[in-house]
Amino acid sequence: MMTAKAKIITAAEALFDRHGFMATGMDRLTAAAGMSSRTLYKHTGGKAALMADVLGERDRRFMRHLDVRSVDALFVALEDWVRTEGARGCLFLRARGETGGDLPEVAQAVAAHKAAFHKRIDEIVTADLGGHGDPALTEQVLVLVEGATAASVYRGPRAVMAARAAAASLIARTRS
Amino acid sequence: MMTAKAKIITAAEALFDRHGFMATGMDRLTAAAGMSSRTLYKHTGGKAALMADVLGERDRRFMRHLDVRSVDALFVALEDWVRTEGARGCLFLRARGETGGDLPEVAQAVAAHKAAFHKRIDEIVTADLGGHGDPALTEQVLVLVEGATAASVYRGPRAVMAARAAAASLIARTRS
DNA sequence: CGGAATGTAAAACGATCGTTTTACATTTTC
DNA sequence: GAAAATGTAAAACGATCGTTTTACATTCCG
Repeated sequence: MMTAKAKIITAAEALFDRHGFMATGMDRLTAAAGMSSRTLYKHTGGKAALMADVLGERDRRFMRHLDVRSVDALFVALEDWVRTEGARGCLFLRARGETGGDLPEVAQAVAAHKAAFHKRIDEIVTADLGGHGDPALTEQVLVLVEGATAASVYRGPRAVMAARAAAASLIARTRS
Repeated sequence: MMTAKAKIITAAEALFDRHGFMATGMDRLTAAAGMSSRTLYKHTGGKAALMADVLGERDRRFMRHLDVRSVDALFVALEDWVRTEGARGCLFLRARGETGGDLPEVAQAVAAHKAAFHKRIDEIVTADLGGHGDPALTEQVLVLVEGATAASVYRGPRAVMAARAAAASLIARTRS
């Protein structure tokens, strides 16, 4: 059984991701969620709050998917994500871009995710280096993950494979 | 002197970039361009066409800015772009994401830019390697440029600096 | 059994969307 | 100097936006 709010968020995430946040109207959401607008509003507190909720759920799913212990495994997980979820760019940066940061609830959800994302990559890099942190390398790996996500929109999975190989080179160079 | 269409495109690019394409209404555009909606429509053929025109002009400016002959110079130029133009992510991918690829004129402008962008990076990498092309390295540099553009939204210019250092490592490794 | 509670379907809200039109003023051109 | 062109200001277009309300059906619970 799926709670009403979960059904809304699942449908909204798919529509926001496929058609954009602003281009997706509430009527389309109610149709996809299979409920009246009255019920939808009883569970969501408006579109801006729903956008933030979608991003929160996306953060949970994405971070769980990237629960790995090596940089190489990170890019393997990312390639799997891109192949199964499709490559339409980072949903958080897209939300931020569509709203110009003018919706506080959205801006905060994006900031929270990106902070957690940076921290996660730092943990992975540190673990991969045997517990020895390297902020510069963390930044480079983060750039590669963002770049693979963005570039795979038009270059396909090969962008993730290229990022994986580049990261392996950078790691090997750091180790030696 | 600035032609009416140039004034429209300049104003539209700034507003689209700052607030998003869909969130920017035509009334805001007419106010920013300093003309009536009647005149604006006489010069533009509607919002979708204007979006495509903005992307076309953006492509000209961006590609001219990235007219360099080495990978290191590429990232120097990108850092300069981010510092002077601001970091709000790739406007082309944002346009594509906001419209879901459903506006043919926009989708085509994005595809044309990304094709030219990939070609340009390939030329730079090839020149940097002394005329010896390396598709895999081209893909890695492209991912680094996209990643620096995306990550600098929340990491700032340090993302571009990290990408620059990573690219230098990859180039050096290829050369040896 | 009876009344909250919760749902749906659908109309309606005012606001805003992209776009066109009306009415009028100004500039350019032959 | 009259006509054609081009501009502005502003109203109006139908459509759609996010949101609320009305009217009614169903289910849950004591």
